[in-house]
Amino acid sequence: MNDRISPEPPATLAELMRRGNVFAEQCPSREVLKHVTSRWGVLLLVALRDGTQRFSDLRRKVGGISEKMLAQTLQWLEADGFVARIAHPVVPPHVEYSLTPLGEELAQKVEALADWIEFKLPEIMAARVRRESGG
Amino acid sequence: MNDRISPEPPATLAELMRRGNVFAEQCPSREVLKHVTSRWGVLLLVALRDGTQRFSDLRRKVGGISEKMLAQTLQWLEADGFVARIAHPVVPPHVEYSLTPLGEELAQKVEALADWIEFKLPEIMAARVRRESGG
DNA sequence: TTGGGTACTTACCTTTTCGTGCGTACTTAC
DNA sequence: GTAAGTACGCACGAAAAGGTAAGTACCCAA
Repeated sequence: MNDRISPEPPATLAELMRRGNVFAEQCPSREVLKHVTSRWGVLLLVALRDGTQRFSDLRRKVGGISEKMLAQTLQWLEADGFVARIAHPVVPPHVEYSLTPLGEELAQKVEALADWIEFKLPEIMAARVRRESGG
Repeated sequence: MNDRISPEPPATLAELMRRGNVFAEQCPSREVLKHVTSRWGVLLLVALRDGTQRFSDLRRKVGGISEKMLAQTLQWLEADGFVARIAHPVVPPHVEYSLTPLGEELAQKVEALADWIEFKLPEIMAARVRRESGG
């Protein structure tokens, strides 16, 4: 019925990108995905499900994170509208971080993923051992 | 009742790591999480939900991936027991990749996350604009 | 008065990631 | 004969990520 080869991709790329399509290289959803699935992004989102916390609290909770990466990752998540930052203008700085409603939705999905991995870890490691021992 | 400072961490770190605890820096779940949430890992897991596919099929489906990264990421996912690789020893190489049952479970969680981001993208971008325009 | 805690920023340097291009061994199509 | 496709491996270099250390401005405890 139709031409097999059309001069333009179907439904316009721009439209796909506006809707969100992770398979399209230029889609901004790739950027968001990058922040969310970044090394520390996942951990922070899960950590923040425990409620409002301060910078140093998060630093202590998330093992191995540096101050630099904590600050940077929080800024990404804030820019994407997932975390809210409230700075109290007091003398030793006091800043509180929490999830926005949007962030809470997201964090649930992320935690589901992280929990699944933790739960299945023995099974995963077992599969790895089978492979290494040449089974 | 107890000492505030105990010479050993509670319940032993090793035990926490065997069970899986992403917040512990040395836990192997961090490694698995890294593979799964890597730039291309997410995309490949979602792409493989469409069923068994060949190397080149995946390359074409996932926009922007290089052959090197495709091969490497597939190897990670295979080592973790999420994808199965079947090589037919024929003359132009023919290799098929598919999700294992474990991988299918995982891919569902990952797809839920990716879908949510795609679906909420307009909302996310809107939040970003508000911020940039000094709201 | 020295040291530690708060919430960062900046500069510097190392590590990791990733893309590009080339090679392979062979077949099919042109 | 030449080009293209298949499924990679390898080597090189650029780019990005990320750790470390120091600085800030001020307070509190020892």
